[in-house]
Amino acid sequence: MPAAKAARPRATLRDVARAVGVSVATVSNAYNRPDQLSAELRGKVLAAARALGYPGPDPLARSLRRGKTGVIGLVYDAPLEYAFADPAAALFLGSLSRSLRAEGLNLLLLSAPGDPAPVRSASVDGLILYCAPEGSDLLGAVLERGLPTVLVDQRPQPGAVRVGIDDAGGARAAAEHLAALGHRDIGVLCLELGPQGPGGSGASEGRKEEAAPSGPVSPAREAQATYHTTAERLRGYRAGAAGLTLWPYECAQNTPEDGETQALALLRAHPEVTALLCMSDVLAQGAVRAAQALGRRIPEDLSLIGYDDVPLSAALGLTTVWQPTAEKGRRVGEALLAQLSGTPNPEHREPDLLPTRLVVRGSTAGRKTGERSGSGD
Amino acid sequence: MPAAKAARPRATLRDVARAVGVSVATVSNAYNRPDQLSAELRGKVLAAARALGYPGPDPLARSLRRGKTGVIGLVYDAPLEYAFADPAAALFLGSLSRSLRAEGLNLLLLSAPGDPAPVRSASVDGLILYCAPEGSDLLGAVLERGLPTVLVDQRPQPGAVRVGIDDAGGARAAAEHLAALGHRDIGVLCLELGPQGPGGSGASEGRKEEAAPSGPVSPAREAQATYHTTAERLRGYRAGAAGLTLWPYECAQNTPEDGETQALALLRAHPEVTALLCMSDVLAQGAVRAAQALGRRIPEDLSLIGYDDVPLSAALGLTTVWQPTAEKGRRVGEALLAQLSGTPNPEHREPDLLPTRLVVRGSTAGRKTGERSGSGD
DNA sequence: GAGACAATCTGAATCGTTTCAGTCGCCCGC
DNA sequence: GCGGGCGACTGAAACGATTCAGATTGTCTC
Repeated sequence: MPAAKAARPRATLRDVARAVGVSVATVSNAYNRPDQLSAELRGKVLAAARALGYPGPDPLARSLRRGKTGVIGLVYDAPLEYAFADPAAALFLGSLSRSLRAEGLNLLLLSAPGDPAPVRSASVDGLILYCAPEGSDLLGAVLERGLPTVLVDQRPQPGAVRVGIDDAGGARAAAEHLAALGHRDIGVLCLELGPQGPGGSGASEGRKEEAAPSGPVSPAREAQATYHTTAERLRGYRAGAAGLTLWPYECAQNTPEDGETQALALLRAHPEVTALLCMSDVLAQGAVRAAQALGRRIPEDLSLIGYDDVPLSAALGLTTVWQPTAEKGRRVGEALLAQLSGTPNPEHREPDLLPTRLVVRGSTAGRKTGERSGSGD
Repeated sequence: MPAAKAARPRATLRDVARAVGVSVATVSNAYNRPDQLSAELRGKVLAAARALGYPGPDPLARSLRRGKTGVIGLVYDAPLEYAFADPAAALFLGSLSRSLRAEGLNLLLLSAPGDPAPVRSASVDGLILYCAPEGSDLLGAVLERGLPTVLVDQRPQPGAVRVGIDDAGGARAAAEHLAALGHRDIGVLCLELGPQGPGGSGASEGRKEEAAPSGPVSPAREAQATYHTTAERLRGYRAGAAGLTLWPYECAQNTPEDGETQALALLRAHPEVTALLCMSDVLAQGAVRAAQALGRRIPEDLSLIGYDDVPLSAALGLTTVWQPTAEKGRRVGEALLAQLSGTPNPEHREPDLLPTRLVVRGSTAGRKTGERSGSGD
């Protein structure tokens, strides 16, 4: 006999109590504190509950009463496809969810691009802002909730805890590596720089659902880079490539497809480019395909550096910038947990930024026309 | 002046009402029905709220009163890493979340491997069971909630709506393709067949956190395959390869790494194998690497068929079984929405199972020793 | 000038639990 | 036989909102 199927008003604690002839407190105890009532009575209560099709205490009411929901909101300013499609994000989220799960917390995905409404109306004990442009309403909405919050890969904010990596440092190391190899004209495959138009405000009505911008990055556009990660990496590239020429192209989406498209456009428009800096390994994958399509061999005809060091990259032999993705997830979880347990980790921010590191593999080599003795370094 | 920072007891509707000198109903209306009070008073209310650091109506209390949370639970019987790492899953989830988002619903990730507690205590309006072994407590827990539910890629259950694909049909087509090409000894890279030991019950204490089984699949193990998708695909392979020899190996995780490891083991143990059926494109990627490592060329020395047809596979030229991943996500969302809106789609289950289709690309060819005229078909 | 009507605001019940502070027997030891 | 304890159970107050059915004005209309 399957449980409640019809539009029956759904049994409550009170119904069960009435059925057994006890108080609601007792029924509640039967579920939450078995030691507070006799085993015999408890058995009767549970039996009655089953008979009535009572599915146990309503989680919502319980949360209200107890003052906690056991849910952490993850705010992501892009359609979920992208979150999941990026192996680095997947790793991070996996690691994060693992550390939260240890404390019985679950993740609520709040991913309405550019729309702060969901973060305002989510029943959560804490928030994690994973990815949002600088001026976004999202950040404000998150902060306004006044909940325990962790900002990930975000510019630090006054009252909030942040976990991030040394984006610029890694980028700089990558560019310096290319410079040392003799490359002079370097293409850059950028992640999204920021939401669409130059304005930035907009009616807040789900902007960015539309196609994001792709193609060559004008100085104007570069100046208004609002995604912190993108801006920092670009800054790092520029710092490491002082004196060289950089050709930044923006990829609206972090996918191999977009990477391929933009790499193709870049290499066609600037044949003098001998090396490519990619802001993600995923984009670098696309660049590999673009190189194949153009008949340019890696690393002989084109050097390539990615970012993130996702598992696949080791197998591909891609030179890339490693970041402690899993560690980052763990840190974020811990930082949140600390806040939840009332121990607002004081100056625990040991290494404010987690380190990144250039990992040289086989996708980079000296510039073709230069000397070829002594690879690496 | 930043909002509530200290352990201040957090302002409520009542505090705001008191501050302005109106009833709580009016404050509530200020937020929910601006037309129910004068613009002037509303302004005062909102100003007072801001001054008090009131972050707006508590979502929890609101949900309790209104009887809905705006959250859908996604039950996944594996660590999140795997969910995110699989492009097919990512696509599905993206598509699903998109259709839910249109109705203002968010996804709560419930992924405690083998532990039904989170699904029992989650505040949700509906549940989606995405992946769970047959005898799992998870299924029971989900059904017992008595909420709108959709089962994905799962054996149909009496009272529940299901969305699935023709797993066996696609697998069969793949096997038949290989048979037609003259292959006689075929390796199979299986996804996980089921939770660990032969028992199956266990203390329910987070089992499966441990390493899952990998390696050759014994008939005994095959007999107890509890993951529906895995079982169906294997069934399809067997049906399509009648009379041929199949060597199934199990990959505990759906990752290229595991695929590579098992493919290596399989090809070493059975050098006579000339073709590999992989239950996912991700595993097939690993198989590609294994083949490279062994110096076997694809498709000349080894034919390879994947499953899912993830975006990358087209670029790789992998012959694979396509499934309507995004469509599946959309369907699941719609089915749930229909139930939520009280229209329990009656016999709307048009094509009970969504179709799959073999997509022949370049990773399959006739058996080496056979004739080589006429490729494809 | 009276009744109808719209606009604006309020009272109080309700959503389904949890939990603190008791109450009521009853057995024990002295 | 009496105070103390203990075990088992209950009453009722929160938790923080939403919402329906009025109550109170003021404005029109005839």
